[in-house]
Amino acid sequence: MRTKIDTDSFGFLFNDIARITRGVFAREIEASRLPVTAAEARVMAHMARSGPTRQHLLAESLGMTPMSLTGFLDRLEAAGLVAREADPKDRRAKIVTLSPKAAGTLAQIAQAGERTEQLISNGLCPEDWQTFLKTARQLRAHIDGPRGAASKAEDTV
Amino acid sequence: MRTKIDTDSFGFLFNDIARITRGVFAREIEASRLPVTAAEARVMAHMARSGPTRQHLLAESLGMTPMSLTGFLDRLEAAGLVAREADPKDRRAKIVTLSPKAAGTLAQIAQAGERTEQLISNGLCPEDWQTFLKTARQLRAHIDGPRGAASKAEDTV
DNA sequence: TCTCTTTGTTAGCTTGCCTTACTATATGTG
DNA sequence: CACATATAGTAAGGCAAGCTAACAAAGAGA
Repeated sequence: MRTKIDTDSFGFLFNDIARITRGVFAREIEASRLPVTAAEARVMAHMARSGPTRQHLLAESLGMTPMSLTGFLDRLEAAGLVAREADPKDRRAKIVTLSPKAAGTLAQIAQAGERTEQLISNGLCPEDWQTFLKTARQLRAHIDGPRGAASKAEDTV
Repeated sequence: MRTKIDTDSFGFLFNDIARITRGVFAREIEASRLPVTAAEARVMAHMARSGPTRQHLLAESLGMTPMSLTGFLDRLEAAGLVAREADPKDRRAKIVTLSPKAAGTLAQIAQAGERTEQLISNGLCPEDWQTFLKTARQLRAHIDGPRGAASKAEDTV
């Protein structure tokens, strides 16, 4: 049996890359004096893509529980970057929107992301990098479904 | 200027993949009733590669602070998977080793890792996947140096 | 009406790190 | 030799990014 532990195995490899990238990104963010974390940036990015959305739908799109999203939104709202508005069609629900102020923050986040990408990728040949990104996109598209949307079929514990 | 926020950008992409993978791996680990977390498994994997090592060298190879490693080792030691031995050459130092019991645990971790890899990669064509892994290895080798010098050649005590 | 579900939240836990002391020991300098 | 300084590990405590469990308010269906 050749299932030996190996720091080059897929799981460790990816976690390492993500962890190191997160660190570089965090430093870029801090250097820009942006009052958001990487995970908060992710929430904002999804909001920018979706437009005004109910919280539970946004949570689903992010692959997190509504409760986890509540925490992120609390902080983003306190920072004046998002707003929770009443849904006229359902008085339980809230519709979250990005504030006008968020546009500038999003642009700065994107710039920090680009600097991070340059720092991380600058040892690889550009073609390899593009291929890499392309496969990564395919991969995420493939694994995002089973957990984010369609996993209702088998949550019978 | 194409610095617009984009959930397909490198940072989000990788974080998503790592996060989802971590979730799948955690479920595999739990299904095997292994008493270790992913980060603890990483510590053990590095120990297996390095052999008996002083704590601060292991911490450096893992890219974490000695204090963070202390916590992991406390739990692994309590679980009987690692031992801290006195270094005869320096009474401040401790040399950490894997216990005999660790071998079986490592093998099970490796199996959980393989199942995870299969679950994650089963939508991609195998060639793409191999190319992807290869680039990932290059990438990590490249970014690991600047911050941790992790792949230092000698860790002989 | 009466029950069942959905929406968001309060409270509290876990994991995986971090910084800031602090002790014990080693090591170099006058 | 004494003393200053550096190093190895640790105790204490914090923070981010999630989680579950329990619940109130509101909708939806019988």
